Amino acid sequence: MKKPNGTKEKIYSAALQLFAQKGYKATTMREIGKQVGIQQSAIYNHFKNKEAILDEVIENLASSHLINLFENKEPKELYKKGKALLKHISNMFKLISYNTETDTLFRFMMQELFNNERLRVFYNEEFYQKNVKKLSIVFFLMMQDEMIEATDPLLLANEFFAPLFFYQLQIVRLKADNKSTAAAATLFEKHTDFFWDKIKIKEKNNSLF
Amino acid sequence: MKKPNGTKEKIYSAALQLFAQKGYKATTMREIGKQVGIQQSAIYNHFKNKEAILDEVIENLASSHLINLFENKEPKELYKKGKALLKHISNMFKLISYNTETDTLFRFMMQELFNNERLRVFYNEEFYQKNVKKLSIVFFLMMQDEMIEATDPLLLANEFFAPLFFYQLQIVRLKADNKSTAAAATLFEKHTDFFWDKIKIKEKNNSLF
DNA sequence: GTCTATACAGAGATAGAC
DNA sequence: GTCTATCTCTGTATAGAC
Repeated sequence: MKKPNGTKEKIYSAALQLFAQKGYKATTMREIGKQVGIQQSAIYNHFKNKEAILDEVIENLASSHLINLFENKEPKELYKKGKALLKHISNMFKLISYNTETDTLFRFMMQELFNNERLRVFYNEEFYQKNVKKLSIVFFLMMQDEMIEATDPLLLANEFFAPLFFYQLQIVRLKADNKSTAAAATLFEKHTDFFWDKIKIKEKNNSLF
Repeated sequence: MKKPNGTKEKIYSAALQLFAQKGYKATTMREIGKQVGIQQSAIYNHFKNKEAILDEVIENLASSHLINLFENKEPKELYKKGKALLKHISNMFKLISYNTETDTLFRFMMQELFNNERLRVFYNEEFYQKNVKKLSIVFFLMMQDEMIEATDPLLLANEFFAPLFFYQLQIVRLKADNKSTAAAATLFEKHTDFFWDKIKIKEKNNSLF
């Protein structure tokens, strides 16, 4: 999105907003036009049809922070940070659920997940697989360095990722009803503390002596 | 649903199927009628309108296994089973994602979660809160009995619940594309093993002596 | 690039015969 | 209780003037 004040960009934003709120199918071109302040027919000067808007939304998901938990850094550079890295990732999830732009994208993704095969492919490969794979490399390296106990790195990656995703979903859901998200928000940090405490190498008690 | 072969029940099933597949809004009365083998207009002899079918689906969610993880048993009767109880619950989640009826309900729930406020209330109170509350009582009792280490029972409940939900979502999503669910399916048991291992009271090593 | 007007298809719902 | 026919509304999309 280059010109954030161009009409095309306004249409895109309005559409994304509405898709996330009520779903692609339930959103009408008239509504989109209304929110932009133009006639419905004028949209067709910028997008071939309704589906073309949807396509652009899905395409833009890829460059979103929603997806790039590791911000293009490699596990090798990161794993030495230990618990701080996990805290950072956990915080990314939290920020995503509170940032207006990314939470809309997340809500859109969950809305349309079962309606759009292309989106499912994207979710699977870019959101789930890519991040879990990177996470499992991180854990593998941590094991080698004897920072954490040896187990299945892929399992650890899933076990770390899953609650973050779930809590994110909780927050976005609660926000949809304007309910308080305070309790849910604390779970991001608690999860990381709990998780790290359980996987880190315990000092062989002093009592061993 | 009393008469599984009555027309009303056929309509209900066809509608639920379609709602779960393509969403409520995208499902047409004509499609429902076609799948039942009657004219679209005949549906109105059994349901006031399209929304009435939706209402009935949401109502029936309450009695589904999807929700009643504890099968109406109380934490007090159950907690002594220890790890076996967690295995049982984990297995419930797994079964739900593979049973044709419940996986449709789950998919429907995820489809419409952000479109239907009543469904969100239901999800929050009956699916999430109720089960997490029961789980946290279970963990609390386990702590009292010194089966597991003392921490925040509510955190434990969330940490146990969240991955099960996530893996369930993974399976239902993979099934939507006819992809293999084998790898994801193993995570239910691995999660429980991992989780129990981390929370159970460790034998104070022989080495203490 | 936006407007008005309009075409066209598909949706939910009702009426009345059988 | 189901059918055919039809009404009405809403939605996407196009044409053509400005």
